[in-house]
Amino acid sequence: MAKRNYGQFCGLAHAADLVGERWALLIIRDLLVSAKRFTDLRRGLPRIPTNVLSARLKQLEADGVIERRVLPRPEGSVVYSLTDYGHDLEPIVHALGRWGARSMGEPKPDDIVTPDSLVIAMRSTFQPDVAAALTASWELRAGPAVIHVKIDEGKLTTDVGELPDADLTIETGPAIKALMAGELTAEQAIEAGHVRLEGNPALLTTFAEVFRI
Amino acid sequence: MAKRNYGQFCGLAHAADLVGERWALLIIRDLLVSAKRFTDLRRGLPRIPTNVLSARLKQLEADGVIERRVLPRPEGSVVYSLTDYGHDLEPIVHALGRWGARSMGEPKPDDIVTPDSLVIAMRSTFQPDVAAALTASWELRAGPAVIHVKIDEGKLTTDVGELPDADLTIETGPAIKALMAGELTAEQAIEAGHVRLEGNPALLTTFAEVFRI
DNA sequence: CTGGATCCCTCACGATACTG
DNA sequence: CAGTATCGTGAGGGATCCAG
Repeated sequence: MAKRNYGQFCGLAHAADLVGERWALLIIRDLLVSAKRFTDLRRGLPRIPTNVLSARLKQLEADGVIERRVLPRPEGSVVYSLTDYGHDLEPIVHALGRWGARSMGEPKPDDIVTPDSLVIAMRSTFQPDVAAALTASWELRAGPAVIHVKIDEGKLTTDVGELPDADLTIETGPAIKALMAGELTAEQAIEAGHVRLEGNPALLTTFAEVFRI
Repeated sequence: MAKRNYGQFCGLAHAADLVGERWALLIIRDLLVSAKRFTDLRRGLPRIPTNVLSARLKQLEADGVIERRVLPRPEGSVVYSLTDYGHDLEPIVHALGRWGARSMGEPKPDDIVTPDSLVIAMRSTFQPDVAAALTASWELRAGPAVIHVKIDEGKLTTDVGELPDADLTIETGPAIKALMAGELTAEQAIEAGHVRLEGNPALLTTFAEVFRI
């Protein structure tokens, strides 16, 4: 049984054949942050059925977008990662994320925030020109999702997990989006209790300037 | 009944909620070329069921990506066009199209080529720096799809339809992709009979340089 | 415990017919 | 022309189970 496809000899149609199916782009989003095992992907995409995840991974691998590697002993575990071709989707994922964020209102009651999505949000909103020559680090906590962001002389690195010696730790909720969109100033966010800070509070303004929707 | 969504407070997930469903991106592709009526969209997407087209148009309108306008008399007909927000997808559609084109092999027997997809292919592969200060025009015929391309002092305009006074008319098939990808030189394409020209044949090489996968 | 496979159910999609 | 109506099919969703 051949895969369903759009039947058009067109780059966009072919791209949609490859990564246009449900969940595919979110799998790629998480793999852009780091290579992952099957179970890690499940954790980052709690609502994906395992059979769908399994099917997507198979198809994406067959299409040359991701790779499946079995680690050497003693782990013996399976790791999925992007191929070079798949990794070339990064600017597209970033641009789509920025585009979508512009019309994203308040989170619905059972919306979740995953660490990987936060990392991508940081990477895609980073303003290199604003951050030129800047050096600073933040830890960002949104509910259970904890990530960190470092800028070293204008160069960005960001990943999931804590950063105990961060210059500023920001504990926040959805308001972080309003802050990054400029709908809220740092002062307003602090006053309204939308953020809890630990460290150098002046760096909250810097943060809002460097990461911009 | 609420729309199915990914349940993640994430720009990419939200974008996928808006334009990630089947056919949505192809509808947007065609609307990027020009505003269209329901029947025009059907013509450009022959395999889309009308109820799906109808559902997509409704949802995209509700989400602020497209607009539905009823033309004043005597037409009284309905026209769909992109909103400003929807139009902002253009660079993303172009980038995805280029990405997909890289892994697009030979067309399958019943693959079709539509005029709109060709126009988008031209726009997304246009190399402004190569074309700087250039002035030339082409008519491109791929089966029933006929489009034209004009470059006026480096500025590109392209649309569906003929261009009787084009500097060069190119009648071709899938080989146009190989030509644009550099897998085939203009001479080889001519020699192998992949293209039929009418006009200034030297402009075929120019074409292959200016439109590059 | 990881990495899936399997089952069942539902609903979105696909094909076609039909209407204002 | 611009859709709606109907109906069959298959992909997606959810739970459970199994092998290494």
